[in-house]
Amino acid sequence: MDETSQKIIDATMSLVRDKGYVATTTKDIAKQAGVNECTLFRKFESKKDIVLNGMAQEKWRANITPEIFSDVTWDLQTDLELFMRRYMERITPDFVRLSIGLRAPQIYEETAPLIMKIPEAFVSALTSYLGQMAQKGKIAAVDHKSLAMTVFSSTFGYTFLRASFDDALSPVEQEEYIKKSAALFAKGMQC
Amino acid sequence: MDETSQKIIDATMSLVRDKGYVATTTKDIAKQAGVNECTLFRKFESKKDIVLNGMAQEKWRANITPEIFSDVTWDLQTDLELFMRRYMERITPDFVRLSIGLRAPQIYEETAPLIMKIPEAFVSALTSYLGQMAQKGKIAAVDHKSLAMTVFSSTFGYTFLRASFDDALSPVEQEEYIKKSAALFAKGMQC
DNA sequence: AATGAGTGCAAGCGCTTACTTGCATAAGGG
DNA sequence: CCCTTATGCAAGTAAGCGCTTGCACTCATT
Repeated sequence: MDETSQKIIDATMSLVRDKGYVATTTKDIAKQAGVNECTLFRKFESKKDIVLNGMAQEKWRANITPEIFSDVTWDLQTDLELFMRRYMERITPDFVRLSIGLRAPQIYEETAPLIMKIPEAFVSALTSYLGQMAQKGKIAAVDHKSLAMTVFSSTFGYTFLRASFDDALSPVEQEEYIKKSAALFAKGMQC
Repeated sequence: MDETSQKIIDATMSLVRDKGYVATTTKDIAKQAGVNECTLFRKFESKKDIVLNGMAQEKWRANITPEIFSDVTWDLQTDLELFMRRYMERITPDFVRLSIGLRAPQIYEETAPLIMKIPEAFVSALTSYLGQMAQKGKIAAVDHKSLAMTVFSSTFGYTFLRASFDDALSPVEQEEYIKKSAALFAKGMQC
C-alpha cells in the first residue's frame, strides 16, 4: 500500500466516522487527504471501493476474535472483567461511530456481515467459558447463552452509549463500569 | 394536521428509518406518500422541516417518561422486569432504526437532544427507585447510579442488537431475556 | 353558477454529486 | 539524458439533488 493510497483511505474512514458514508463527498476526502480529487479515482475504482479497502485493513477493523479471550484465570469476576475490558479496548467510541457511519443502503449489504462478526465472537467465547465454569462446578448450570447475552448486551450498550453521548448520560467511567458490572454479574451467577 | 401532510410525514419517517436521512430523497417521499413532489413544499418548508414535524408527533416519538415506571411493587425482580419491559414496549426495533436514520450531520444537532431524553428518563427513574429500595433495606446501599447504568446498558444493548441483527445473533427471545436478566440483576443486588 | 382552496402535472431552476479527461510538471532509474 | 510513473491542475461530464413555477383540474362551499 503506497503512501498516497493510505492517506486517502485514512481520510475516507475518518470522514465516514464523523459524517456518515452518504454525507462524505469525494471532494471532502481529497481535501482531507491533501491530494487532488482525480487521484482518488486513479488509485481506487470508486468511493465505495475506498471504504471497502479501508475495512480490509487491520488499522480500521476491530480485532475481536475468540482467541483474545483465551487467557482466563477461572476466577469468575476477574474473567468477566477481562471479557469486558478486552472488548472495550478494541471497540472504541471512534470504532462505534465508524460502524454507524457505514450504515448506508449503498454499502450496508457488504459491510454488515463484517460488523456482525464482532458480537458473535464475544458471545460464543463467553458462552463456552460459562459452560466450562459450570462443569468445574463454579457456577450453576443454568442457561449460559442467556447469561452471555446479558453480559454482552451490557458491555455493548455501555460502549455505544459512551460513543453517542460521551459522559453526558452517566458519570460512570469505563474502568469503574467494568469492575462494578462484573461484580454484579459474578454475584448474580454465584448465589 | 390534514390527511395529505400526515401521509407525507409517515412516508418520510418510514423512509428515514429504512434508508437514513441523507439517502431519502424528496422524490422517494412523494412517491411513497402518493402525492406530487411539489406538494411536499406546499405543506412544509423543506425536507428537514418534514422530519422535525414528524419527530414532534407522538406517533413517531417513543413515550419514555419517568411516570411510566411509577407503578412499582417494591419487589426487586418484578420491578426490574417492569423497567425493562416498559422500555422495550416503546423502543421497538423500528424506533431504533429510525434513531439511527436521523444521525445525519444536517439534522443531528436538532434531533440528538430529543433522542437523548429517553436514556436519561430510564436511568434517573431507576436510580431513584434503587435509592428508595436501599432506604427500605431491601438492597445494599451501594452505588445506585452505577447499578442503574448497568441495567440500562443491558436493556438498551439488547434492544439495539435485536434491531440490527434480528435474531441472527442470539436465539434469546425478548420476554425470556427480560426474565433471566432481571433474575440475574436481582440476585446480584441482593446477596 | 361562481369561487377558492387543494392538488397534479410537466418542466425547469441552480447546485452538488461521483467520476473523467487532457495536459503540465516533477522525480527517479536506466 | 531520456523515459516512465505519479501527481497536480483545470475543466468538464451526466445524473441526481432539493426546491420552484405556471397552468389545469377537481370539488366543496357559497
